[in-house]
Amino acid sequence: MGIAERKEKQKQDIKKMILDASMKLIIDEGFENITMRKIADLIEYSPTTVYLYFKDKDEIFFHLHELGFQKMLEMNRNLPEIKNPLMRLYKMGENYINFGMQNQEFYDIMFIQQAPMDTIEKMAECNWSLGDTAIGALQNLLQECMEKGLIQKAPVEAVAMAIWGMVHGLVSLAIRNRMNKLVPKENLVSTMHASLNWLLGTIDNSFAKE
Amino acid sequence: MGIAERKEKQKQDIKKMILDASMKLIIDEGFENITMRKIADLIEYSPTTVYLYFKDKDEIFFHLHELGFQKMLEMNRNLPEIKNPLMRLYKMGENYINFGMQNQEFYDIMFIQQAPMDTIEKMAECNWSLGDTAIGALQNLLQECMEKGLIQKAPVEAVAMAIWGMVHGLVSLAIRNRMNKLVPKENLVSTMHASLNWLLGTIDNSFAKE
DNA sequence: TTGGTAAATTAACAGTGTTAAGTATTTTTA
DNA sequence: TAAAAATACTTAACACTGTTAATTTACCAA
Repeated sequence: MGIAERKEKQKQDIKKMILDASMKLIIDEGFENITMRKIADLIEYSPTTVYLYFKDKDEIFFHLHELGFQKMLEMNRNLPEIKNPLMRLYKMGENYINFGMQNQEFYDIMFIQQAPMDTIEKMAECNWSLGDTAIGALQNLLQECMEKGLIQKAPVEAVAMAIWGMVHGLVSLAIRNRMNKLVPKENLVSTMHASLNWLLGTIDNSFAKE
Repeated sequence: MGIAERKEKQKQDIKKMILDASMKLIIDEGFENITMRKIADLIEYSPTTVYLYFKDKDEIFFHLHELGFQKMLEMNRNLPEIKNPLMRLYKMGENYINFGMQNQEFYDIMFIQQAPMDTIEKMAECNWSLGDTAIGALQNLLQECMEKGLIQKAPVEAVAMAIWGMVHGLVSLAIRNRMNKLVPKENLVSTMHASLNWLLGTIDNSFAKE
């Protein structure tokens, strides 16, 4: 059935066109200004055609949220080559902050916007696997650090939540303009790194405790 | 000018009616489902009348964001009676988490939504004074704790940002449904408290360091 | 060539925030 | 008290939004 295959491929191509157009719009104008009609305009189809490939606007956001996680994984490709788990932990946090600040619109969809979660809830197996595996990776890394005595022993889940909470908190406050006066724009990223380093420093056993 | 005064009072009364109606709608239906027409319906005026009292929808959100801070201050009324600054710090963090989880729609407007910040930017003296004084209070408290040797000495700004970042991160992840699978709903608040306590515990000098 | 299917479009609905123009109502002035 | 002016409010409309139903166009098998 070569013909059916080709048709399927065409279908996937158009889906990709729609997502590419949405991605471009998000980067250029922010997700708040994305409309189905603008997406359709960009791919030179009528607005309703988009609905033949995606159930609704939220489903497009869901796929963009997936693409965001892909981008994030790419940024973390430099992690495995760091042999020291503690150093890897530091780098992981830095990467997270950098990704968020360099891809604010993507970060917004991945961790702030409601839209993708609404779609997940409608799905058959409704779990946020992408997010859960990400936090799982952090937990494993913490576990490794504890086992090797590099950081203080503590409940892994609580520490992971604390770290994730902190980096997410900083990035999301910045993205949503709650740090405009508090920290000058050009110092934002370095200040966040400082806060993260401070936190990790307090549990880092390589610092002498008094 | 008793008459001008009365007119002014009437004007303020209607403004209050509009804000009360918006507040009710936000609590009942969430801010995503608030519309100018629904607000107008609730106060039994025509939709355009609302615009005679508020410049636009964002300005209403801005005032709701102010009311949110008021609510938050009320929740913190129990702080001054705690004489030990370190205990006050613990309680302040707990209050923050409790406020956010108990007033999710308000928290959203105060710390997540873009709308009130957009209004602030259009204002004459465009600074987020409410947020900045709140973080200022945290900084002062940390300063006091450090001076009295209750917590480890460190740059106040960085520590304040780390703490605020963490509690905000946890609350906002929960509100925006990123913790649905990770933590059972009924354990959310206690888990957050645990994370906060863990963080404060690491800088708390009253814990013996090995 | 015909019939049927898939793909895309047009038209429309019900809703949104917001503005301009017009109508009551109230207050001020003569 | 009557006319004029200012205030308060509403109606109608604009330019959008996401989305659906009905219709047309394009393609492929018999």
